[in-house]
Amino acid sequence: MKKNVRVRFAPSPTGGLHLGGVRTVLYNYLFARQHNGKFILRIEDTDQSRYMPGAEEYIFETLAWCGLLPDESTKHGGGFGPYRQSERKVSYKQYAERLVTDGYAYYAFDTPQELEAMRNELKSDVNPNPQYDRLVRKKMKNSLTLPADEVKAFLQEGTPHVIRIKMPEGETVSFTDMIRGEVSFDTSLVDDKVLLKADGMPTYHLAVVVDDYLMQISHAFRGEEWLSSAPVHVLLWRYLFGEKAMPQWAHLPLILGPNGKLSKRDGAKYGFPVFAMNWNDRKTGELTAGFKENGFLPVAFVNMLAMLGWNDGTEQELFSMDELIQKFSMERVHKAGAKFDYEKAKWFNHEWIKRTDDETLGQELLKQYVAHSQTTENVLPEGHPELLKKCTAIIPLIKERCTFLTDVYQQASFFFIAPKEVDAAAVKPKWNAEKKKFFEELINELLSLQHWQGLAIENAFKNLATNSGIKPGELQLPFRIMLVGGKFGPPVFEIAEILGREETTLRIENTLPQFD
RNA sequence: GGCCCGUUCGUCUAAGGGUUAGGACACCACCCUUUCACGGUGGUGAUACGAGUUCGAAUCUCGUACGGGCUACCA
Repeated sequence: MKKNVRVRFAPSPTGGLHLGGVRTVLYNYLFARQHNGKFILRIEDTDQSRYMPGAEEYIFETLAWCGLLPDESTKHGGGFGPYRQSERKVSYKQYAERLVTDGYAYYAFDTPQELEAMRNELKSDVNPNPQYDRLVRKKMKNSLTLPADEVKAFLQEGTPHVIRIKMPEGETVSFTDMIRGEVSFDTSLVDDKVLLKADGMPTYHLAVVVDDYLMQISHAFRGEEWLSSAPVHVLLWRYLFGEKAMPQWAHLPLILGPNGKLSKRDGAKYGFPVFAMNWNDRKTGELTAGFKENGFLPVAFVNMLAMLGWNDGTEQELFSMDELIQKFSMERVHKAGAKFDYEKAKWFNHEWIKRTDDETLGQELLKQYVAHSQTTENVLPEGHPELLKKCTAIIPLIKERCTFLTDVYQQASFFFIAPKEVDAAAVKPKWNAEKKKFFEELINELLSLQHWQGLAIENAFKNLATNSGIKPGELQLPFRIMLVGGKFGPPVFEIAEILGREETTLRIENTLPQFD
């Protein structure tokens, strides 16, 4: 038996690649890496009602951004393909037929109308969701109730039918979940799930078991919402391949929104992303925001996600992917669902931005500057070593003020463009002729300054202030407002250093009249 | 309704019978800084409830409550 860890999700990001889905992928990935195993991606694309154009590409883009690309998939190949469920159709039917022959499943010929009629009839306050179970099946049109020749005739005529599992009565099915330990179910209380649909396609229940077997999956992780259908899967394993060959299951706790399971709606409603990357629904034109486009670093996103339901037992909270691979353990994954907190997610990103090197952030700043600038066209980082150097020099001054990657230009814009409006109101009340004179003299002082360097500028500034009989502190705010336009930003003399002698004196000159 | 899973500060969590129940986010205060942040120090704040086992329970057992999931020819 090969030691593989497998992952599966729907091609629709709606169902598959929200926060919880990516975390499932992440835990799969970490577990596979730790055990030197294979991380397999099987695409579920059978449900027409949910199939989304572009979803498969989106899945790979997202996983690439997160650094979670699989070892085997539709894109990466592998020995157990095809990896698209719709391309595996033939084999499912054969297994379903075998179950019927062996007496573990049966044909059901009930029409959708008949099913609905049954449900309406049985529906009551004590039974709001009637199921097709061991009691109900006795009254329905299937190969257990119909005479054999009638069944044969139906099949020969090609009457639409499904194959349902025949749930045994009074048995206890149990299995050991990697996270929850022993979980057991009374088969009398489980319904006869459809295994093969009328169109010949398998349901998830059949497909997952058959594929896990054929792809030699040893560990299967999925969300907790699948726990209640686990008895069906265990039974199918028992009937088809033997329980011994069954993969080890791990049902991961859910990621919760403000109320219940986190949904796409929650994101729009409460103003935070729920997808890793922007998802553009080509059918509805709806755009669902992603962490990437909101200015998250992949390392921060992955770190945040990993900590939603797992910790290493110490007080460490910041983990790189390599550290996660090293320290992750299934035993320490929580049983209870975790409510997503965007504030904490922002904190992770802030921490990782502070840990990102200046060169990388400098590139990012340059990119954003180019994007924001209307005057510069065709400016590329490679073509402007001077500009890149400036950007990289700015980063140490601003990086700890950025929560999002998208903040860098916003925090640094005044280095590139003189403020259009200055907060003169903050200066005027305390403005006087002496101060004005100070700044006029400051211009000359700065022009003749020998070393254009933060500390030297500061000394010149303070000496001049003292000589003018004004406290240096009272002059710093006006100076700041002249340079950046408002009461914000890094230390003012360091700003002046990067701005350069010419630009600094120019800004003083230009704003001085506005304070009168 | 039935079945399954769960329950420690507002949130994420540590403590696998003996701790003043620890940390992080958020919040508040103070310090640093004559800007705004960062940072530093401190503070508010939790074992859902009830029984039982035990010298001793957040931790083990049972019950109750609450929360979540599932209950489709969706995944």
